[in-house]
Amino acid sequence: MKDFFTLDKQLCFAVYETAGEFTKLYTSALQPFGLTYPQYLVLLALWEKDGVTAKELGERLNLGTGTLTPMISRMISNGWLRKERSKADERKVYIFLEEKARREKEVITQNVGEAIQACSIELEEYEELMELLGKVRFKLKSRVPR
Amino acid sequence: MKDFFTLDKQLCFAVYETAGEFTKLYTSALQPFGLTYPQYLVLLALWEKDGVTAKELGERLNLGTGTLTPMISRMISNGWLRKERSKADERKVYIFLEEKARREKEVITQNVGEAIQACSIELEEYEELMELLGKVRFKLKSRVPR
DNA sequence: CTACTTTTAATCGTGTACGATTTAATCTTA
DNA sequence: TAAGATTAAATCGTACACGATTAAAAGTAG
Repeated sequence: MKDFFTLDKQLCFAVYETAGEFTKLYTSALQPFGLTYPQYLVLLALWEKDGVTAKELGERLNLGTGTLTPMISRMISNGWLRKERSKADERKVYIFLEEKARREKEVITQNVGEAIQACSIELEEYEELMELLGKVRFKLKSRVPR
Repeated sequence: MKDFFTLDKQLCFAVYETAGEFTKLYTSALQPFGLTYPQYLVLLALWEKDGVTAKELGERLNLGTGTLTPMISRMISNGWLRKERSKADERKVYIFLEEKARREKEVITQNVGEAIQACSIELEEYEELMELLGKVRFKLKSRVPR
């Protein structure tokens, strides 16, 4: 790779910038609901499977407690979530969706869906990109840290 | 798209997580130098073209002054950069690489390069992904905000 | 049953991100 | 040239992100 160090050719930068663009897209679609992009990812995860521990949620979102704990607090303050300490094992905290989060699921996802469709990303592109990202992600994840 | 809302099929999530994995990779490669990933991107930009205004740097990195100003301060404290207010137009601040940054360019880029090669991402994958990301990024950028 | 280890969240410190506001310098135009 | 607009950085407030530490609860081995 000749000019590997040319900024605009850097894969890292491309991924970085694309992630930023996605954040902007989602931010504007989610703004009417007072949700941030990471908060939306939390809702996505819980809409799929509600009532999971903070740990499990963190694993599914690739987030540590240092990120998740304060974020969950904010989402509780805003009426999206509810926390419940396990009676059987008091170390565990289960996270549940509040009514508001179930009620607004349709509107939120529809709004986000429209925002994405407005970008007219082809299904083919979508799937190809998903596959490539999956491959690269797998390689990045399974690398042996020195 | 049937189960568009299934978490693991979400493109946004894939981009998000891949960006995170890249960050981790770069973080470990850059740690010996006391550099963060975004700081490395600043160096990449300046190695390509030194002595630019904060504004231009921000445009090239897609970062606002709210992010860049404190980051530049830290990099100045750590001896990577130098700041110089323009004499012709005192609003402008030019950012320059310090000796340290020029001297260590080789070692840093080599270390990062090795870390990436350790992931054995094929050149073909690399280029395909770059192209797809470019396309999607273009679409995301050129969407009309409502 | 007690000392030790492990597990789970919470907390802390540092470093991005970003929109909004502020401040100072420059430009524009009447 | 003086008032108003524009521009460039800096600053502020909020919200991630992550490694490290802490604290409490649960498991485990002698």
